[in-house]
This record gives sequence, structure tokens and C-alpha cells, in this order.
Amino acid sequence: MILKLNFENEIPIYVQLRNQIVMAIAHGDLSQGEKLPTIRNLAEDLGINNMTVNKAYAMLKQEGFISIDRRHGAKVNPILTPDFEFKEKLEDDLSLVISEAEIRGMKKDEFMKICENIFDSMKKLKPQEK
Amino acid sequence: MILKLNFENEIPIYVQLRNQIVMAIAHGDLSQGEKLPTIRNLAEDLGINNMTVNKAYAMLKQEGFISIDRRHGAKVNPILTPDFEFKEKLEDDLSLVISEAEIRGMKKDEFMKICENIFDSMKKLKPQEK
Amino acid sequence: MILKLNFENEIPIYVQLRNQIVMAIAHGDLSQGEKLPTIRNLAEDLGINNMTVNKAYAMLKQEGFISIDRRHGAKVNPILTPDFEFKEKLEDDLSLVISEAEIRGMKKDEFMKICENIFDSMKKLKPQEK
Amino acid sequence: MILKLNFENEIPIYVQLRNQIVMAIAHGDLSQGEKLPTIRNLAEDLGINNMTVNKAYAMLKQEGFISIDRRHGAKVNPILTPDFEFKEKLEDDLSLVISEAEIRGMKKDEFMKICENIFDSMKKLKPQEK
DNA sequence: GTGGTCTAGACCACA
DNA sequence: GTGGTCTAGACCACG
Repeated sequence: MILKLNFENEIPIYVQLRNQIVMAIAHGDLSQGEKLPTIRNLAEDLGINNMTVNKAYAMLKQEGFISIDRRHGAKVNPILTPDFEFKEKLEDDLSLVISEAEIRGMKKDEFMKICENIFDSMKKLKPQEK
Repeated sequence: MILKLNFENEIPIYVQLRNQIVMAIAHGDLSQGEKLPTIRNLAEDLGINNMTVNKAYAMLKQEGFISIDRRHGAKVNPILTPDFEFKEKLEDDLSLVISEAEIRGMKKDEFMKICENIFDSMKKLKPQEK
Repeated sequence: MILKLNFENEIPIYVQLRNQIVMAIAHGDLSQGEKLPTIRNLAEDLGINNMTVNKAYAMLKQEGFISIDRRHGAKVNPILTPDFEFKEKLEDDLSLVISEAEIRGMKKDEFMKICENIFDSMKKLKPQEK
Repeated sequence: MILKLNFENEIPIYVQLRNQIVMAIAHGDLSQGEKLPTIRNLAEDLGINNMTVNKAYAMLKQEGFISIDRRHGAKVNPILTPDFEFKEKLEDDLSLVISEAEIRGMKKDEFMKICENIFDSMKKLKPQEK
């Protein structure tokens, strides 16, 4: 799993880390049930503080993406089912992103194509795992 | 033009304001060449600080969405053409959003349908401008 | 508002603090919309670290008990409506508490009386505020 | 006797175990004088460490709920009489639980009804012991 | 002046 | 060895 952090970015490190892990899960780089690195290891590897990693893991746990087991550390949860709250947030987020695309002159077709490509880039590893 | 701000939201007010204006432009509530309210007026209407509105306008100007003329105030720019930088950012943003959708169990079809709906909700006013 | 922390207790300080604030709200010592102390002030008053107070406030915010406004600090939210998730947790909690009472030989009547007394001790200040 | 442990829960396993046993006693699944499983057996059945079970038993012994006899293992103690210390702790616990219920908008009547239901679900087996 | 973030290093409970 | 908590002090974004 490759995680890239940008320390000059205004997005907090723990949020960047959370985002990278979310994408790693979706792309299959981290599969269901797989163990995440320990807080200490990851912090050292990335050259950041334990508590920063801790915060990212706590966020992922709270969102239901991972579970933290006192005995064996953190592991990836199974896929959830989409709830109403998430759909609302998703529509709000997309509304903004699509507005920007619209203003910047991007056609609907091109936008949809990009979405498809991203979707298709995910979980390529899943079938191979069987 | 209706602008909704949530002072308890973690998103900075000036960013919320910027987002609302971007969406207003995309939906045609603000058309090309249309004059934006003065900083002073908007700040008063919304009950926020002048500096906050100023910051939002500066952001929009820097992004090329509006022009600021000292004599005539701010006005909406024409549609841009999508540049490489924007496409990169868009792909990054979408990559995260789609990853979350994926993990939360949303199917590609449903996601695409939502995007279509949002696209279709835009620019209803545009034809009237011709 | 009087907050008592026990530094020798095994319950984390931020949880104790969270609990004390919850009880203060329920008893009317903190009324709806009332401003909480700033993180720094409270931390200094209690002789604890900013981040510990921060964590307690974040927990209360996440639970929906307070809102944090970037401009004016934290304030108490209006009463919520009980959701299913809460009722489940409540039943689990009560199941344990009542089991202990049962084993320790406490009669149902006595238990119910204690509950009533606690209920009646709350929000005495509310009507006076009008 | 059915014991459910959640390894991903933040509550320590030995505390969960202790809680489950307390509830089992109160519900009559474990009756007075009944022998508890040996530490070794229970640990194996639950797939946990001997020390964890040991810790739970020690806690129960210290609280007076069970007795541990080196020759005959652990057995459930007779019902106690409520002491002052317990009542204090009970009131503190209830104060917090009821405060949360209050803030979450639960009415006193509904709360009391839940308590009654839980009380009535207990000791169904008790009369058979006579 | 407010909360948000981050660090470096420490101690503790758990299993 | 794991995560959880806490400290003292720092810097930053926001308004």
C-alpha cells in the first residue's frame, strides 16, 4: 500500500491519511479483513506523530470503514450498505464538483467518461484473490 | 440568488460562500456578465464580516470564475475551457468521492444516475440568455 | 457550573468531563443555546491540557449535544428526539445496571424510586428562566 | 449460559465477560450456589486468554458476587443486601444515564416503562429453585 | 481570541 | 507489543 502525504497542503495530515486509506480500500489495495499497519509503524514510516495516525484511524473507525481490535490492531470492515445520510452528503458533494466542471466548460459526456474510468479502476484485484 | 451559510459547519464560511456562488453560476442563477452584489452589501445581508466576503470573492477571482473591476464591482466571467490542472484536480476529487461510494456499497449505475440528475438540473436558465 | 474531575479514577478525564457536561445540561445548569467556556479557559480552570478539553468537546459535538461555531465557540444544542440506536444502547446499559441492583438485593420499588428522584431533580431551573 | 463477547468493542474483554456473568446471575441463568466453568474451560470455549477470564473472576469475587474455592472452583454467592457504597455508585451511574435520556428527549414515563420491562424479564427461573 | 492541528515523548491498560 | 490517554507548548486558519 502506497500512501502519499503532502505536508504543504492545507488539508490536515490526518484527513489526507484517512482519504488515502479510503481510496486504498476501494481500489482493493487493502481488502476486507486485511490488517492495517500498527499506529506506531505507520507513524514512523510516514515520519509523523502517533497521535496523527491515531486520529485518522479513529475517524475511519467512527465512519465504519475499519474496526479496531485491542488484541490485533485495526482491520478493514466489509462493505456497508448506503444509508440516507450518506446519499445526502454525496449529492451535496457532487453538486459542487459538477458545478465546477460545468463552469469550466466540461461536457457532461466527458465527465461521465471520467467517472466510469475511475469506477473501472477499482477492485481489479478482487477477482484475482479468489 | 439564495445563499445558505451554516455557521456551525466545519467548512470555513468564506469557502461555503465561494461554493454557493459557484453552484449559483452553474445553475444559471447568476448568468455570464451578471454583476455580483458589492462586498459590503453581501456581508450585511448575510450578517458576516466584510473580510469574509472579500476572501470568497478573491478566491473566485483567482480561480477565474469572476472578474473584479474597481469601478464596476465583480461580475461573472464567461465559461472557461477545461485546462489540464483542473482535470487533474477533478480526477483526484472524484477518485475520493467514488471510493467512498464504492465502500458504502453504492453501485456504479446508481452513482451515474445521480450525476446525470445533477447535470440535468443545471443551466435551465441558459437558453433564455440567447 | 461546577465540574468535578477525579484524576485517580480509571475513567479518562475527557470522558469524565463529557459526562459532567451532559449532566449539567440535563440538570439545567447549562441551558439550551448557552455558551460553554472556551477550551483554553476550561483547560486552565481544571488544570488540564487543551487537547483533553478539545477531545471532550469533540465527543459532545459528535453526539449532537453541542455545536461548535468557529466564531463564538461552543454552545448547547436544543433537545433531540430519541432515535432507535440510542434506545438500544439505553436498554443495554440499563440491563446491566438493573442486574447489579437485583443481585445486590435491591427491590424494584426502591430502584424505581431512585430513578424518579433523579428525574425530578432535573431542569428545576427551566421554568424559572421564562 | 450464553456469553457474547465483542472483540472490536472498546470495553475491555474482561469487563464484558464480568458484565455478562452479572446479567446471567440476575436473569437466573446462573443460580445461587451454582458452579461457574473453570477458568481454563471458559477461556478455551471463548477463544480468549486464561488471564482474561481470571481477571473477570477476580473482579466478580472482589465485588462479592462469587466465591472462589481452590478445591471446587468458583460458585455464585447468595443475594447480598444493598450497602451504602453500592447505592452511591448506583445513583451516580443512573444520574448519567438519565441525564442522557433527558437530553435525548425521552420522557420519564417511557424511561420507567423500560426499567419495569427489564426488571420483569429477570429471575424467571428463580421460583423453580424453591 | 477562537478552535484546529501537530509534535515529541511519556505512561498506562489490555491481552 | 497493541492502542488509549495525557502533557506542554507550538503554529495556523478563521473571522
